[in-house]
Amino acid sequence: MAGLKIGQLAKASGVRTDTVRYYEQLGLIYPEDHSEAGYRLYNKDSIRLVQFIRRAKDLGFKLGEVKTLLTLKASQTATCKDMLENTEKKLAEAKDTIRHLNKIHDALEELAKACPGGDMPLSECPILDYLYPKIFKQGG
Amino acid sequence: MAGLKIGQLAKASGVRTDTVRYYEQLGLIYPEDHSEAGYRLYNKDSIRLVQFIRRAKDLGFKLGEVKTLLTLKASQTATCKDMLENTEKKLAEAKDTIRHLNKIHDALEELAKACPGGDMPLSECPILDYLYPKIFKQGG
DNA sequence: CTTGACCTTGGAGTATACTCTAGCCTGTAG
DNA sequence: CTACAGGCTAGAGTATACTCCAAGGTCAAG
Repeated sequence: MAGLKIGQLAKASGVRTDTVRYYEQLGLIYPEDHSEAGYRLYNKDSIRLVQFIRRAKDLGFKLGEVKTLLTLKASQTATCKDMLENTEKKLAEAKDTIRHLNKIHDALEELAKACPGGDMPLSECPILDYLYPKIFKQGG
Repeated sequence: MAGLKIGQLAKASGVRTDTVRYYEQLGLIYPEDHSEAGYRLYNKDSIRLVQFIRRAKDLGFKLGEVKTLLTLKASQTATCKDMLENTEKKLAEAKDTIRHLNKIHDALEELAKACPGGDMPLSECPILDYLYPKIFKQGG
């Protein structure tokens, strides 16, 4: 059952061998067995496991968080509640980041709209004026 | 005119002294002068300059890109067009990232909605099933 | 027996933006 | 004179997720 060498696992799950070893280093995945020569040997479930990691990562989970998810998965006592909490936390993070990015987006858009472009000198550029506002001295 | 020591500049512009030195290392800002003891001495424009860097960074520009903006600012020939192009490029990036994050958000939300939570066992968890789909063998 | 693909380990490099450390010097207040 | 705050340099550490490298062992084909 433990017939996949690391290169085969990597190919089958769409990552590099280095990445699999890196995941092992982080404690995310281990070979089921080792050959006499010391080669890592994986079973077919390992493919799904690597894909688990990939999918979670694509959902925005960091590898450290993926480890938590894998621990849940392996746990006998974990429930949907645990999984849901992790998901909702990540969802809240996504919302926050989107909010933040939307502000940046709007600010950039406003600046871009305000800027005439063309060969107008930078002294007249509203973008530059935002970044480096003119100072109005009194008197002088 | 060059009367600010690095600590004063840092305090006035809301960053740490380390950060100012780091910006110098990247070629973003230099002291106007040095004291006999080798202390960096800045003028008041340096405060605006650090704030320029901060604002640009807050708009999502990387420090390397901020350097480009500073080069434009210092250029005699740069025009609004140059500034606008940099801004629009960053705006496009923001749009892309938001699109990407929205997909993640929607996927997480869908999973969260589908999950009953509570003490349902993980074998019934749609989130886990998404990450680690069940395999349906034929026959057997 | 040689070639070449694939495997091993440990460690360094990449990118970003700091942040901290060590060891030493300067400047000011008491 | 002595603290003590603050400045200097060079370099290492932090976080994240790889990616690459060197030096060497393994295995199947020809």
